[in-house]
Amino acid sequence: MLKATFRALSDSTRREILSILREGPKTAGEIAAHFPTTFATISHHLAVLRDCGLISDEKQGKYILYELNTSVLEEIAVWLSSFKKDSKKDETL
Amino acid sequence: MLKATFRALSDSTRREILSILREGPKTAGEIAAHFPTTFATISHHLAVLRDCGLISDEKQGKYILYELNTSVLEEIAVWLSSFKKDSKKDETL
DNA sequence: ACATCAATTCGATAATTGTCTAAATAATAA
DNA sequence: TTATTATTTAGACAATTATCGAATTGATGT
Repeated sequence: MLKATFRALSDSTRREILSILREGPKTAGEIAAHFPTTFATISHHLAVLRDCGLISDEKQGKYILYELNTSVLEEIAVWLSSFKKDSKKDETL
Repeated sequence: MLKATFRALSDSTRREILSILREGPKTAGEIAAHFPTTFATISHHLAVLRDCGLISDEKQGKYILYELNTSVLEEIAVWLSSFKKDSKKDETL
């Protein structure tokens, strides 16, 4: 869903989370340690990112590992490409 | 600003407005005619798109012509490209 | 069983947003 | 001038959101 994805990406904390996850999977705690906000707030952001498929989570014992999922970013790229000068493709809302 | 741009793109009406403007510049009225909402609402959406640079407006007598500005979409594309598999840093290719 | 740690969920609050109607601005026409 | 047309702006409302502290779940270790 483009709506939810763009909405998710509009928050700088969430974009930074995605940036952190480019290095590889990380636990919620490792991610939260990068920010001055509370764990509860980061947990909320992770849920937003997960709900639109930008990240996936996997339980590993005591921890939850979050991993970047680039396929949703690919969808955004496809949408963007329809605005390229010579692209008279149909509208993908 | 990525924040404002993603925020603007998270609304389907605004994405549709951009899609309409791919055909070329249109007046606010022509744009509004595509939607069931009021002119005031579309005017608000146009202001949001203008404020983040996704469209530009030009007064033509009685009318205001709105035009798509793809350079901001390019910025999004650049941001996305930093998430490509082999792009560990921000390379603008 | 109990305590501890990792993470989420709950409840509340302040800020933002999309939409409306109604009023205002600005340009043209009669 | 007055009227009409195009568009924005103002004011209000309900819905959504980001954030917090506190309570809760779930896994591990003593």
